[in-house]
Amino acid sequence: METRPRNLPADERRAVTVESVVALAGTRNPSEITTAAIAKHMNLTQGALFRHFPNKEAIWQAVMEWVSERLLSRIDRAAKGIESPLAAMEAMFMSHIEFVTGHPGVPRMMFGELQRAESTPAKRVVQTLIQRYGERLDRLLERGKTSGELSPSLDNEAAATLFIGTIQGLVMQALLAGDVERMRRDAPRAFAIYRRGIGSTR
Amino acid sequence: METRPRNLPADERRAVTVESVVALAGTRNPSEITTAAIAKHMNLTQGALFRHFPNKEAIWQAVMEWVSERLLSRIDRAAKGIESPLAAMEAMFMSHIEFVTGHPGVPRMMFGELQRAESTPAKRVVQTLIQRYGERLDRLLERGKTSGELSPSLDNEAAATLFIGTIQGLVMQALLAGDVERMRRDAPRAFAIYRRGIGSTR
DNA sequence: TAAGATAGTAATCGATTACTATCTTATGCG
DNA sequence: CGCATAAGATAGTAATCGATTACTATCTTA
Repeated sequence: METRPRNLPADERRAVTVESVVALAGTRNPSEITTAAIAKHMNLTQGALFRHFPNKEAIWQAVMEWVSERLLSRIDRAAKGIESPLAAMEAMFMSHIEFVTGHPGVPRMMFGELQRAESTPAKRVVQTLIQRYGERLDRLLERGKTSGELSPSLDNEAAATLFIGTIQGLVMQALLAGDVERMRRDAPRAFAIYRRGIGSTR
Repeated sequence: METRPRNLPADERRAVTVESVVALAGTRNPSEITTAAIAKHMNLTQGALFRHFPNKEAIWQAVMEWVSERLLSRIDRAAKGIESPLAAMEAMFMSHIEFVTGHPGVPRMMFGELQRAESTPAKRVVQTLIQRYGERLDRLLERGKTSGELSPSLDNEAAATLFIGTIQGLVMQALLAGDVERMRRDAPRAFAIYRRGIGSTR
């Protein structure tokens, strides 16, 4: 919550807007986040938002771009320098969970965006994010096969789907229980089963 | 889509309403399903809906109860009479996917309901559904341990989360691609990895 | 320090929402 | 057949939504 309502440069104001939306999504249904609510959270009038964004859809697009950049750079940083592909995947998994724990509104927004029927700009951003995520997983899975850590007959596409699905499942259970911290506890346990499912028979 | 706008008994009209909502959720975002859209789909005026439901929330509750009954009875039927716990779980998995394929609006509605912050009646129905689902899985997992099909050190809670999460992941990928049929193709491949993750080492 | 550019305010717009009051018609039962 | 009543149509309501407007405050810079 901002306090002083001073004038900000346009790009800073846009950044504050995005952060406000992310924060609001943590406590309420994204479809219920109105421009008035965003403005109030920023100590700004509702109309002023449209000085920086042409319409509400553009706000959502900016938010999803923010999420994409932060999430991808975070999992890249987590996997960086780790020799073992399986260990790298585990590091990605955990850092993803950490990211979501720190920003509980993010999965809410992504689920909300993905279930739109129309192809909005924001939805396309999310689609690109998941595609890039999948590419990173595919590379790791391939490396794991050649290194012998993973089962050589592994179905990469299914394994990538399951990786992301596992995270989604954890998030859903957390949303159900209204307890984000639960994810931190359950994540290693869920990944252990996943790891067993894709690993080579020892 | 109904054609003749004849008068229906109240309970039949309620049933038609529920089916209309399920159908509409297959093509649009649940939060965008207005009472006007529901009425139009039924060839009815908007106000007439409130002869049969006290408010919109009651419609959602009725829809989620419909989903709960149909889904639970379907997975129960699928698992019935199957001796092997693992095979029973696979049958549950596939019948769940079949259910979702036949009613693509269902996961959309459930995601939409679960991410609400407030505890609406409809959300509580979904919570009960997932709880019952989890109990069924837990029983099967226990049976699998004693029968030797499953790893005796298996983490039941994590395994149940992963089971549901796997389905959610498949649904999400399908929503992304806008292709529900894809689930049928990917489901056996995803379950194969899951099965390997929970099965006993042979 | 004058002047243009940028950022924000307050009021209001038309459209849409869930919901309701009143009138009309269909249906089933004695 | 007659008629009570359940079901639906019509025509509203108040509230809220995103977006736009005319105007003002603040910042930057020549």
